[in-house]
Amino acid sequence: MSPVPVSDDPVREVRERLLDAAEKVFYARGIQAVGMDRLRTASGVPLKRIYQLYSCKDDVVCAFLRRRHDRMMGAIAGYVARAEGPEQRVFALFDWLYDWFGEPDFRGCAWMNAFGELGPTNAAVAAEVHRHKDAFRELLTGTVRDAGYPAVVADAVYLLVEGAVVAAQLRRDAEPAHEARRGAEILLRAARG
Amino acid sequence: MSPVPVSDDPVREVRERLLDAAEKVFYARGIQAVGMDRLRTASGVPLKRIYQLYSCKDDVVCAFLRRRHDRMMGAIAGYVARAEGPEQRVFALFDWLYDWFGEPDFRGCAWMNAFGELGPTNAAVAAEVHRHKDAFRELLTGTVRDAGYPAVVADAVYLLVEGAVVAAQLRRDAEPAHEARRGAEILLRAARG
DNA sequence: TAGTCTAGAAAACGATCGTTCTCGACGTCA
DNA sequence: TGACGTCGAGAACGATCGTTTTCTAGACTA
Repeated sequence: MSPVPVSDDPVREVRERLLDAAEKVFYARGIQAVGMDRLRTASGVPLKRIYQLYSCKDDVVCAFLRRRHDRMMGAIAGYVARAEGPEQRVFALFDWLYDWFGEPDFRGCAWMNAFGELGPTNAAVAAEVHRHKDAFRELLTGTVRDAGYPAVVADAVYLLVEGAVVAAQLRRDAEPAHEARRGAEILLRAARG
Repeated sequence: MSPVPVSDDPVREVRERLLDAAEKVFYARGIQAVGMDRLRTASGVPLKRIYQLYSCKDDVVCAFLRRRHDRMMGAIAGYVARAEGPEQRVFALFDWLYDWFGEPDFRGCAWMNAFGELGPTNAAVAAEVHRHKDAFRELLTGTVRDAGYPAVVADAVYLLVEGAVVAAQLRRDAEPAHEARRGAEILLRAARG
C-alpha cells in the first residue's frame, strides 16, 4: 500500500508497548526480580521481537529509564511553567512532588532503585542514573536560583526534595511533600530576610 | 576441657565472621548480585555451616541488617552524646553524616538499597527496613525536638539528612553533608527567631 | 584399636535466568 | 497453485542461583 518498504509506525507502536510494560513492571517489582518472560507476558511482545528491538535486557532497562526521564523532566517543567512569579515556581516543585507521591503505583525514585540494585555491577545503568540525576538536580536548583535565592538555599531545597522521595517511598504516603514544602518555606523566608 | 558441652564462643565467632563478610559484600555489590558461594568465599565459612546458622539467604540478609542497625544507631547516639548543648547535639548529626560519607566503601543507605531491590518481593527484608527507618527517623527528629525546636523543623532536618545520603551516594562525595548542615543552620536560626 | 561422630570441600540438584532456536501457520507474488 | 518469507509460540540451551547431599579425613571414646 505505502511506497515506503516498511513503515516504522508499527515498529514504534510495538516499542512503546514494550517500554510501557517494562516501566510498569520494572518500577513496581525491581529489575532483577523481573525476567524477560514476564516482560513478554506483560507487553504481549514476543521474545523474538524484543530481541530484535533491543540487543539485551540491559538495553531495555536503559531505554525505559531514558523515556521515563524525558517524561518526568517534562512534567516538572510543566508545573514550573504554569506557576506565576519566581517564588511560586519554587513551590510548584512541591506541587509536582505531592501529585507524584499520590500516584497509586508510586515506589520512590526509579533511578535510585536501579542504582542500589545494579549500580556496582552494571556500568550502562549507572551512567543512565547519573545522567538523570545530574539533570534533575540542575532543574531543581536552577529553579530556585532563577527565583533569586542563593546557592545554599537551592542546594538545601534539592536535598529536601530527595529526602521527601525517600520518606514517601517508605511510608507510602504523600505527606513528606508537605513537610519538605514547609521546610522550603522557612528557607526562602529566611533568605528573603 | 570445659564442663559445658559446647561453648558458644566459637559459634559466636563464626557468626560474626559470616556477618562481617555478608555486610561487606552485600553492601558493596547488592544482595541479589551476591550468591551464597561468594559469601562462603568471602567469609571462609563453609556452606553447610552457614545453613546451620541461618535457614536461608534471607535470614542472613536480615541478620546483617539488624547488626548494622545496632551499630549505626549506637554510632549516631555516641556523636550526639559527646556534643555539649542542645544546638550542638543537632549539629553532631551532620558531623556523623560527614564522617560516614567519607568512609571509603560508602554506598548510601543499606536499607534503602535493599528496599529498592527486594521491598516488593520480600516481606521479611521490607519489615527490617521499616524497623530501621522508623527508629532512625525517631532518633533524628527526637534530637531536634529535644533541642527545643518545633516538629516542622525536626521533619525538615530529617529530610535534609535523607536527601544528603542520596546525594552523597550518587556523587561519591561527602560534600552533601555540609550542604545539609548549612540548610539546617538556616532552619534552626529561623526557628530561634 | 575399633567404632562413632563431626566437619569441610565439593559435587549434585532442581529451579530459573537471559538468550537462541525450532517449527508450524500465514500472507504475498509469480 | 505453489514457492518463498515472515512471524509468533514455545521449546531448548547453557549458565547460575539457593539449597542439599555425598564423601572423606580426623578427633574422640571405650
